[in-house]
Amino acid sequence: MGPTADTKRPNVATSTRARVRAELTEEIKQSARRQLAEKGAADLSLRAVARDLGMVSSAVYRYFSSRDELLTALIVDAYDALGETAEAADESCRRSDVKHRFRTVCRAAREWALLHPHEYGLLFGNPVPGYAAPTDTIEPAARLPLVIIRILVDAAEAGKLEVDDPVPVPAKLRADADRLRAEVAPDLPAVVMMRAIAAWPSIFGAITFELGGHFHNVIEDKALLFDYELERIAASLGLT
Amino acid sequence: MGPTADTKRPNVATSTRARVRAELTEEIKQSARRQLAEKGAADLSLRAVARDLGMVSSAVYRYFSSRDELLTALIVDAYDALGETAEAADESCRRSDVKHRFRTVCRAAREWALLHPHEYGLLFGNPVPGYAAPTDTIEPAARLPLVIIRILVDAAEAGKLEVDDPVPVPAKLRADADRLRAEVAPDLPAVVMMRAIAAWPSIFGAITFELGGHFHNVIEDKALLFDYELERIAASLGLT
DNA sequence: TGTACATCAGTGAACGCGCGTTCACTGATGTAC
DNA sequence: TGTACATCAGTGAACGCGCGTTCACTGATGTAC
Repeated sequence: MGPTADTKRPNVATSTRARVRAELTEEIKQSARRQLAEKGAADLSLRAVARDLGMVSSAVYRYFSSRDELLTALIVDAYDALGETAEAADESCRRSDVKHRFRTVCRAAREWALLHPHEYGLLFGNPVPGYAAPTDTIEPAARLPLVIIRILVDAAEAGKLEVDDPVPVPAKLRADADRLRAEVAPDLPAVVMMRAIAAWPSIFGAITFELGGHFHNVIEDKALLFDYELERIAASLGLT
Repeated sequence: MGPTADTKRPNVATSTRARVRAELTEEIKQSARRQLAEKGAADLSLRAVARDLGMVSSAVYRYFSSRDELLTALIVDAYDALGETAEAADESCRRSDVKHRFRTVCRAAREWALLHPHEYGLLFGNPVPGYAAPTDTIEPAARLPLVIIRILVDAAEAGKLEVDDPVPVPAKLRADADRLRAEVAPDLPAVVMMRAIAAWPSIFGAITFELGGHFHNVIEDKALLFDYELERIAASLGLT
């Protein structure tokens, strides 16, 4: 497909195999995701995945050296999918309309969770017994929070962020918030960073509660409740 | 132990067996709880419980007719334990100090969760695959929320509740809130009921996030963060 | 372009394991007269 | 108080199942000369 094809021939050859490998790796993860959707993380089984793909169970070990490795890949993918959803939602908004961006991003996160409840559960539900998350998950896990922080940064720059706050921040907490701020959003006022950290679990609590059915027979229109909660959270963040 | 002993003799006899039965039922649940603490709900096994108690696995079926029935019993117990903890915490406070009561109750809930993470996960984490919660859980599940609502009622009566609120409540939500209010706290202003419903997931989100380790390497002093979140939630509830 | 060798993908059988649940049974504990 | 019967608790073996992981192997695909 170009003048460099000649020198790439060995690579092309390698990547034929590599491409097939990548495709099958993807198929395995897809099948695992399907299984996840039906039975939950604890019941995810390599043998069932292999069966689903018409291969022998030991063949899966060419692609993932253990069940935990497959689980980790699913977690990373799920964080990435959620992060990408949030990023896309944010990019669909007018940059200056910060409150709308906040709403849109959070709603997108909720919708992703409703579409993929077991993947969401993998990320934010109970830790899977016997499974310890490796450090590879840190970066993809940060994508969604970073979107929200970017919104707050833009809001702060545009003067659309209430900075006064009656709730005092203990020095020890402020130090942690500052450390995070330095890495991620040095321009954000410290109080706002702290508020964001505090609001974070609220957003997920709202989603988790809905998925867990805790408002079953209490609130009929869950989407409406979520929006209401969002308004309150936005207010607590000082977004105007 | 009294003049009625005579007429009760048959009951006493019955209840000898019944008492032994109750004790063993309790031992089974305790062992199951121990197992829960080590391996999580999905790995809870009747056989392991039986082994732990030195009985044969089929014997457990005299006490619980299936694994799900045992799980349900554990869930009910966990809700009750959490509810009782919250009630006790509330009762330890001066009734008029509503904000302190709110703090104390929420902290007690957090502490219970830290002491019994897997039982907490049973209640507020991922739904256990293949398990459907029966209606027996509704009443015990309501204990903790009722404590908080009682605090709000007392606060409203004492004029310690900010009632103004810039966030509008959609009519459809208000209707749901009113229905719940009628059952549970007819004296509470509708807006406050609505706020309480919205704050509810925030409280559990804060606990769940901590248990899930999501602030690992971000916030050092989790208890301090929790308190800070509580202050914000109290403020959003209008508790002064 | 053609051959010799190395790498990789997938097979099939096996290992040892634990699970929930059922069933026919033996004894022990309680009940009725 | 003493006996005959019914209820209950716990046993032990068995059912059929699925799991993760290992291993020696056959072919196919790629690499180097």
